[in-house]
This record gives sequence, C-alpha cells and structure tokens, in this order.
Amino acid sequence: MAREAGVSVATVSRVINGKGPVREATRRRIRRVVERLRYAPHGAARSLITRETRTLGVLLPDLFGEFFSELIRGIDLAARQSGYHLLVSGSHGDRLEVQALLRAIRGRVDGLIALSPDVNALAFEANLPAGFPVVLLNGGDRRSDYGSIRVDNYGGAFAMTRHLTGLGHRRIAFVTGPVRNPDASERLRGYRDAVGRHGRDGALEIPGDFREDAGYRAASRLLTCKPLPTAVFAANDAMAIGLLCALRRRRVRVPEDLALAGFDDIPIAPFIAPPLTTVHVPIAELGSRATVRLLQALETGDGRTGREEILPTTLVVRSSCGAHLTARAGAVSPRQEPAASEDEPGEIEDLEFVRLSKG
Amino acid sequence: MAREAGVSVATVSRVINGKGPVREATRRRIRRVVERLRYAPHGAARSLITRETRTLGVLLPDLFGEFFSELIRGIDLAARQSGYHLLVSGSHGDRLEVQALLRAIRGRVDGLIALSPDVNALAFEANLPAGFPVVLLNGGDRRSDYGSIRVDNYGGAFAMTRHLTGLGHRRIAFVTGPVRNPDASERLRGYRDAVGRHGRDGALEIPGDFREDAGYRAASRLLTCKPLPTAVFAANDAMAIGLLCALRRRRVRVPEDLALAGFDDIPIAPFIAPPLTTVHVPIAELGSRATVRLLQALETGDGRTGREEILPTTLVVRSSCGAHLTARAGAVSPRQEPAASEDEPGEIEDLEFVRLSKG
DNA sequence: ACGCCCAATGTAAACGATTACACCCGCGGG
DNA sequence: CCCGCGGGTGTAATCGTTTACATTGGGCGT
Repeated sequence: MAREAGVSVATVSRVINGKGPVREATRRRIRRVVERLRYAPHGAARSLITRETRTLGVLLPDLFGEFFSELIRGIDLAARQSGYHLLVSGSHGDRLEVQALLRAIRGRVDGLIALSPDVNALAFEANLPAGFPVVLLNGGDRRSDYGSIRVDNYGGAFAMTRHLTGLGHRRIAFVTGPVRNPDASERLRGYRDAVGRHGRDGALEIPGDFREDAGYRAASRLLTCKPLPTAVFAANDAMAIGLLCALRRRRVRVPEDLALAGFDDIPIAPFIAPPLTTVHVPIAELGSRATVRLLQALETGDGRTGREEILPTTLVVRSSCGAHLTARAGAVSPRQEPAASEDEPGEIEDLEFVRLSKG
Repeated sequence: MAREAGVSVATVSRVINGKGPVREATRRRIRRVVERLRYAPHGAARSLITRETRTLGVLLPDLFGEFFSELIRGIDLAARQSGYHLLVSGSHGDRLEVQALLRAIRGRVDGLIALSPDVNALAFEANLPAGFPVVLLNGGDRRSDYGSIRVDNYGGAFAMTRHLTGLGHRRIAFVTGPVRNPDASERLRGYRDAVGRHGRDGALEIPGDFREDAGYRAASRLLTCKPLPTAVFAANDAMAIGLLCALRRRRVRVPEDLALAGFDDIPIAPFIAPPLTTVHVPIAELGSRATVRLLQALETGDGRTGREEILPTTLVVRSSCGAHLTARAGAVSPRQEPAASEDEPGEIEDLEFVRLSKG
C-alpha cells in the first residue's frame, strides 16, 4: 500500500497495530496516507500469518422464527463486544452438508457455536481438527468432549405441568417437538413425569415439530380426544401460537374453555392475545454465554471449552392458562375484571413469576 | 500436509480443486490421505492468492424480531445454494462503528448486502474500496451508485389505507415507524396521500419505532383522540401486535370496536388472534433477490450491482380489519359465523388477496 | 572522544495455498 | 532414429501481512 508513502511495510504494520516503536511524526504521516487511500489491512493475509480470524462460526438448524433471531442476537452482541465477527450458517439437513461445512471453515473461524439437534455430536469431532474450540447448544446430548450449554428443559416442563395440575387440570394434552430433538424429548419427559403414571395417556401426546403449522394442525387432533382435555401444553411458543389460532377459529375460548401454555417465552409471547403463559428460556443469554465461553477458551489457548452448563428456566404465568380466573374465583382478588390501568406490558399479565432452578 | 503422502503440493491442489491433469492412481492415493488426515485447505491462504473468499457480508440494524430472521433466512438460502458463506453483523449504531466494520471486512468478504436505515449510503462509498460490490436494502435512499432493492412501501400503505376507507372508516390513526427511516416515511406518505387532505389530522399520527412496545404504548395515545378513530394502521406488524395486546387489555374489541392493520406480513401474522390484516412484503425474497443480484455482479467481475429494483407488496385481508364483518352485513355471505372447517391457516382468513403492483 | 544502548526503521522469512512454467518421459510420425 | 507433443508432475513465484532480526544513528556515560 502506502509503500509510496515513504516508509516500509513493517512500519506501516506497526502503526496500524499500534505496537513497536514509531516516531510520532512518522506515525502521523502514515495515518494521513492511510486515510487518504482508505487503506485497510487485508483480512486473509493477516489471519494467514496471525493464525486467527477474529471470527466465530455459528451453525444453526433453520433460521425460522423468533427463537433463532434472539439467539443470534445474543451471540452477536457478545461477539461484537469482543471484536469478533460471525460466520452464520443455517439448515444443515444431511450429514454430508455438515461435513462440507465443517471442512470449509478451516482457516475462516477461530471457534464454533453449534446448535444442531439432528446431527450427532460425534460428527463434529470427526470433521474438525483435534482441539478445535466448540461450544455445543445441543440440548441433552452429552456424548462428546465439547463444552456445552443447555437449558433446563426438563425442569421447566415439569413445573409448567405441575402448575396446570395445581390449577385443577386433570387432562392435559402435550404437543411434542420433533422426534429425536433432545430439547423436545426433555420437555416431553418433564411433562410425563409431572402428570405421573396415572395421568399418563398416549392419546394426549400430539406430535409436532416446533413450527406454527404443527400447532395449528394439532388442534384437530386435540378436539377428537374422547373426554376433552382441559389444558394443552405446547412444547414451544410457536406451536402454542398456531394452536391458539386454530382454537379461536373453532370458537374454543382460551383460557375459559381450554387452558394453553407454551415454552421458550419468545419476545412476542406477552403480546399475543391472550398473553401466553410459558416457560421462560433465556434465549439471548444462551447465545451470549456460549460466546463468552468460547472466547474464554480462545484466550487461554487450549481448545477446552469446559464443562456442561445448564441455564435455569422460569415459569411465566400470564393469562392463557387461566390462572387469573382461578385466582379471581378464590379469595385473592374480589374484583371481576382487573382494571386496565398500566401501560407496561408485563406488569399486569405476569401474575406469578416463579424461579425454578438456579444456574 | 500430505507432502508425506508422496507427492507435491501442486498435485494435491490439483486433485482438491479437480483441475489440471492427474493420473487416476495418484488421485485416489491423495484422496485417501486427505480422508485419513481429515485435511481441509486453509481458507485464508486460499483466499489470499485466489482473491475471493466465497463469503458475503450482511449488515443489519438490529437482529430483533421476525422480520430480520426472515430476511437472513432468504439471504442464507440463496447464498448457500451458490456455495457462499455469510458474515453477519447487527446493530451499527453510530457512524464510527460502521466505518470500523466496513474497513474490517476487506479481504474477508467478496460483496456486501446492507440494510442500514440510519446510516447514509454515502458512508459506504467513503469507506469501501472503489468498485466494491454492494447491494443496498435501504428503502428509498437513492443517493448512491450502488444497486438497491426496495419494497413498494408507498403503494402498500396507500392500498391498505384505501382498503380501510373502503370499509367505511373515516378516522384512521397511523402508528409511524422511526423518524428518518426511509421505509417508515414512505409508509407514512402512502397513508397520508390515501386519507387525502380532508381526512388529514396530525393528532392521528402516533409516533412509533417499529418495536412491539411502541405499539403497546401507542394505544393510550390512540384512546385519547377526541372523536375516537375507528381504525388503526400500524407501520409494521410488530407494533400492530403490541397495539392489539394493549387494546385487549383495555377491553377494546378488534375488529368490532376498532379495526387494526399492520405491515410486513411476518410469518406469525396469520396466527395471532384475530389474524392480522396486513401488507405482505416478500421478506425472504427481498433477501434472496439481493443475494442473487450480488452474486451476479461477482460473476461478471465488475462491481456494478445494477439498477434499483422495487418489489411489489400485496394487501392481505384477514380478520383484524373487520372486512369479514362488513361482508357479512352485505350480500356476500349470509351465514352468521363462517364454519370452522379447514385445517389450513390462510384458506379461511385470507378473504381477499389483492395484487397491488407488479415487479 | 569512544563505545554502548536504545529508539526507529528496514530486510526478509514465514503463513499455506494456487498456478505459470519447466521438466520428464513415452509415443507416433516423418 | 529423431523430433515434437502432450500428459503427468515438480519448482518456485505469488498473494499481503506480521515479526524476528539486522541496521542505523544519536545521546549519554565515562
């Protein structure tokens, strides 16, 4: 570049990186030329010699919905704060695509954050150089040496189910997530354990796939159950929303005729009508924690991303489960209709906010 | 690497890239070693000499909400299809951050897709090497040489407003987007032109910022209007959802007491209750078109990303605007309640689907 | 006045690929 | 039999940095 600016490449490099002694006058002169020429160091060349890219890879299953935008947001925030960039890739369906991806990233990223429910963790070890820093967000799958961060799916589902039984519900349907998705199966397990052996009824478990449509379709299945369930618990909020839409279409009132609960507490959850009772998952924090952990491993130099970490989930009771109706019937609140006075969402509808487990 | 595999680097390179003559036996031998060593070419080294990274930069304002996840999804799909990766970065608040980002990408990406409503397009030209391929998604801002793709914000807002007046509404409030956001101001302009000089009333324009909260808060402003408006048109769906939540809290029925419309048609729009009447924006397509255009420019070699392109918007009438009520009152549909028969969302609620403008 | 040392700078060797070019060899045509 | 040609392979230059090391020159201690 500004070799024509009078000095050698070495000096330019020194002022750009701010290390090594450079006379003040020279520094200024070089800076001026840099500005004039809009010079910026070539990333590839730099990382070739430096052996670091200041970029993190992010592997996600599919970029659908608010869950993933929140997750990416959390990752992006933490990464940018530390001056790292993000190489994002979605939808790794088959194992070959993952393999191609993993190989392609050599020399392009310093570490990897991966959430890939349907790809075996071993596929990572098999295609990444040994000691490559990885943080896994694959719920439940612990068959690997990589550090991982998970969410207390089991506890959340268990608590939600118990909350519903506590409200008097005896027939609680559950709309599952995709089969062989670890998060989904943990949630299912929590639900099953909470309803207990007696309350168990296979017909009440309706298959889903975490997408709105699945929730929508689940409604028909739901309404054919012999004694109608009095509550539905969807394995995530997207499906709960789909369900809600279908129920409304069929003139089933929520929560009066049927209580509804979701899982994830995506940002719109408090804004839908009725505000959704759900299990709060610290989605953005999940992303930023993963990033921080990865960054730490990069700093210390060894690829050890450390232990398994489980983030707590929290029960968030809003209106869709009918808890306020029950409360109203009891002695807690004598007035028929709570006055609509507050402007802040979250102040009224969060009737209850129970911490379940601690990180 | 497999220099110990018996051959020279050149030959290895030839088999990896599949170009240049290599004896079949040699090829097989090298492939075996590659597999055994899990060798993958070093990205930085490769792009240093090749002068291409097979990576696209994506600059977005903030990763909030479904709009951006849809956009990224569209971009990712098109990019991955052509074997490109994505370097994503969100939230470029101040001009210095953008500058730093733009400089940092030299030698890391081959082209750039940018959606940055609050950063002047000139800031790009000022910090990027001349001729660097860029596609701008900045609605409305045409002061630059870069190719751009926009959405027919004006037409969509105009049509929606006219739809509402056609339904008999005379006092239509509008919740605006952020000031100096080009998309937002075009929508506002469409609204204003459609209500016409007589229907114009500054008090009916409530400031917002595209976030749910803003919509939520807009409700109080809305309900203080002297003669109450009979319809609200939010400049995007997120605010419409916030608004809906607040209205429900205040026992204002939508659409019976107040008609509601949004803009964007984000994926949940059909699933909220009542299903949201909105202006459909082909969000994912916006992303993939931008990607395709950028990729074309890369292929042809010159940085010319071509002309300005405007994607059409479409009016999607669901229930939140009350069009079905009006229709029922008229001669169109004699039955009181439409039977809830279909399982497919989108078949019942999309009573009308009017194409506005063609691409 | 002589070294010495250190600040300021330049020189050149990496980094790990791609690729133009040289080389070798076997074969077919003249 | 010799020449040329072309397939298969190796050699080395190249990309644009960083950085260890060499070089220079001036100030200062003795």
